[in-house]
Amino acid sequence: MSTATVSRVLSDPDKVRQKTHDLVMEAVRRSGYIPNSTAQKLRTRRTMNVLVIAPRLTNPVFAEILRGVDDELTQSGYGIIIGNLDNRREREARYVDLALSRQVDGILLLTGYIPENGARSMRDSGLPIVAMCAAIHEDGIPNIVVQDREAARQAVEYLARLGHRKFGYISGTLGSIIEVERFAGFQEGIAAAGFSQDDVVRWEGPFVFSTGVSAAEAFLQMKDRPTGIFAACDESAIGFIKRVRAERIRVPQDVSVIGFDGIEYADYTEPTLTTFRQPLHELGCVGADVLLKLIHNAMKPEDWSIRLPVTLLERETTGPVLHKDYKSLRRSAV
Amino acid sequence: MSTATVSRVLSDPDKVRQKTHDLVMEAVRRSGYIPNSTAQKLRTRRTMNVLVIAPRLTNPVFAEILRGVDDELTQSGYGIIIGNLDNRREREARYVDLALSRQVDGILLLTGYIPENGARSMRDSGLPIVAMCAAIHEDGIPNIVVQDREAARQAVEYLARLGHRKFGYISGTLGSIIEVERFAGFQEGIAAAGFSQDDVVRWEGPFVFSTGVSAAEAFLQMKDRPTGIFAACDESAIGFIKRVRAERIRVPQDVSVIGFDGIEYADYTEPTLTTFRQPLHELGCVGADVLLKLIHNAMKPEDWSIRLPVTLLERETTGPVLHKDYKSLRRSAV
DNA sequence: TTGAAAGCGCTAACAT
DNA sequence: ATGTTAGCGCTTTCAA
Repeated sequence: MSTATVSRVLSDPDKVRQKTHDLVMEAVRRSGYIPNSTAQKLRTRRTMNVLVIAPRLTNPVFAEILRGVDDELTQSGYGIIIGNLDNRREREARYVDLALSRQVDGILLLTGYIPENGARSMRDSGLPIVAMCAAIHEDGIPNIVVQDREAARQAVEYLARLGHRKFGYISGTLGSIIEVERFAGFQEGIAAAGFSQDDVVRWEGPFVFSTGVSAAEAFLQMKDRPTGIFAACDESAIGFIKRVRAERIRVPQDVSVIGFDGIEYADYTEPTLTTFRQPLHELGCVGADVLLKLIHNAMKPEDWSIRLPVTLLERETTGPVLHKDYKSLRRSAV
Repeated sequence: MSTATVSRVLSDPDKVRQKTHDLVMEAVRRSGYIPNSTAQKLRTRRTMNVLVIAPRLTNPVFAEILRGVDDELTQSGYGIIIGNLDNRREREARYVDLALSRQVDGILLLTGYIPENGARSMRDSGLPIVAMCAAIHEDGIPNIVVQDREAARQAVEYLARLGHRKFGYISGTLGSIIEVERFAGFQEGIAAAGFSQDDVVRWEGPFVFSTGVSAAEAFLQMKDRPTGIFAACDESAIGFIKRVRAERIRVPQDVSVIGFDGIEYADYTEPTLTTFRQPLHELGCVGADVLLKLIHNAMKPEDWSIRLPVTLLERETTGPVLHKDYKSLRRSAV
């Protein structure tokens, strides 16, 4: 019995006689033989691993996307090598090298940009790349994202319909494509509802709780405060609400807040957070699926870029404006 | 110039002449050569990868530990292959095979048990294993855990000192070693403070928000309710508080709650959660460090098992008991 | 249907 | 200090 026959039995059982097959399988079972995957990788030039680069792991948004990715990849026998940047760009270098040294068959990027190491970029690896969550506008890179812009626009519409006339925007990480999209949508909404830049306040900071806290502190200093706030992520919305309520500002009576993401916490805040739910698990599945197709050259052009819808969850942090001058007159939501 | 020389320049520069070194490096730079890591792995029999098995990724506790692991491993040039069980034990099999086929040099287990695939266990791989977060009592497996039992015991003491006389315990995942330890500590505390099983109520469920919600619903049905609650994790503490407050139960005036973990979100609840902060990042670093030592046979016996301390964060969900009969008489905390 | 043999790209022992 | 050579364990022609 040659090693070649064993190999055939294990990889393509139809190529051998039934009897040989049984003999080999019995021996395999008894000896507990498991092929050395490194040797397989070297020989076949496929690693059966995918690299996933995430800006941060402690953000539940990424964790949830990763679940989807994992479900899809595991099903196809692929493994995940996780590249956690932990919000530090200097960590990219290591993963660029990892791609360049062909330790993976494909790359999923949650970053919104292509990681680089000095002069070399992940693109130089020639490996298939799919951008998820945050778009990368380059040839040959499919984007699997949600309708950030549309949702942000819808947030303003929703607040305007509730009677709000002055708006606040709590940003995400500056320069991030997601932030850019959401702010653009917010501005479109402002314009569409007939408001101007005078009716808008913007507070900046990364996608974390404390950004909402700082925004709240700036908010509290204002004399003529906005009453409708859109936060580019749930965490900063939660930070904002927590901070203003500590100063006896009522939500939503004094200020309405809409978040973005639909993380699980957002359903356990007081009041529960009105927000847009992203289909995070699906995002992960679809992204992984597209990458696998790319790896197997089975990509249909119409699948290239996908924009998944988000859902507005109307909960307790938004409500009609109570005008100060006529406190008794509560405008009904149109 | 032979391939062997190039190999030496790249792996052990001191073994070649300075001039040769420079020549090779120049050529490497110009050609953009990067060694094929799979071939290196096959030849050296080291994969430079570590497998981390986590019960679930969306739990911020695991995400935080993973950060520590990542920091430590990255520094030593090791990569992480993530094995997310997503709370489904049938997913273990794949990772057992991965270990058996030697795709990694070592294994970090956050599970509290050794994953199995039918008759075969990860131990059969012969790879070094370190248990983190949840202990595994087997020869040759170092445990890096926190003082679960001591903390739970301390929680009861703390509540008793505040005047509480009837206690509630919200469990974690049944059968989990962490849950067992925390409940044991809780019971020790009850006994040490001179209380009996009649003074204790226990509600069961996994380590998730909704366990706290169900516990709250059972709590609300009771006539003689406990006033001091210890939850085996922050998420269920938060779920509990959210649910009882919806029924106008005041925290901490009517019921005090202590959590466990110290997740970031626990600082953004209303009121902010009293809880034990686990040194999660450190747990990850230490666990990874011990594993690396095991891999390099550099383990000193005294480092084998480590129990890190937790810190009680006294925040707003705990307070002195207000006895119903003498509502005006507020006992001071001793 | 099976076996023999080449070779994936690298490193390490040995030879020079 | 460098080159030659023999594998690491597998898969895949090619030949039988």
